[in-house]
Amino acid sequence: MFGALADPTRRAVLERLGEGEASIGELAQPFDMALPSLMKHVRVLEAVGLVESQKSGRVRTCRLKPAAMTDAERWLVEQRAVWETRLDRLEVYVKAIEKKSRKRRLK
Amino acid sequence: MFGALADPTRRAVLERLGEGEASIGELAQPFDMALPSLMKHVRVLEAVGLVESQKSGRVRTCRLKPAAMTDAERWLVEQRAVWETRLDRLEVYVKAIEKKSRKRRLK
DNA sequence: TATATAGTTAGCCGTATGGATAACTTATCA
DNA sequence: TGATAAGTTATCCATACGGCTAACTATATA
Repeated sequence: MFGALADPTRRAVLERLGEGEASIGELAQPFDMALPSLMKHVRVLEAVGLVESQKSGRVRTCRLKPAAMTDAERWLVEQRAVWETRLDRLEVYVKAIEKKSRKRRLK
Repeated sequence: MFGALADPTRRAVLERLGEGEASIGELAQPFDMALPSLMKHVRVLEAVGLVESQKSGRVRTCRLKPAAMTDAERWLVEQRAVWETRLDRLEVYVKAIEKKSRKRRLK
């Protein structure tokens, strides 16, 4: 999932799809990229569940997929929680120290 | 940044550091990995600002770095906002359709 | 029916990535 | 002062990745 998000082209594709559905060709055009190359990216995005697509006639339409991205987000949020807890504890600790030194100074 | 998070070893390192500071050796041990290999990972994490480290004596101590990860998180959150806006609009649209068809059925 | 269009498959190619080992540099400690 | 320990640097290796072209399939369209 993070791997899928690691590529700038793929992130741009996601941003583009945020504005609405698009065909493979439409997605490829702004990058001036060959269709097969872009197809690979779409496949990656589909593999991790960020995008879905369906073919009608000869054009494949891609769209963002609901409920995706949550795994990555959950990890980040959880991780940041731990993070901040630690930082909070550190802050408490630092403030305790400061308090002591202030008291000392007041003597 | 996403690239840094894309590797499972690095995510594990971050999780480990969530529990407190650690030396390179301590980080390497659970993965049964050679020191140089793990060092590379730490470097990557430092490069994107997720980790900082300092050497005292012959041991380098690594810790999580405050305020990191925010870029990645911001992108995800923003992106998901767009996402959900679109889904909301879609929902409204779908409900409108349903309403119509219900009316039709009632006739 | 012939031609153009949109994707798709297959395969090539250079670079990046994740791992290892070997050899070197500092600390620490007996 | 030796010997051991913790990193570090340099180098190597296999595989993964992101791009391409060429050739093929299937659908529109003139």
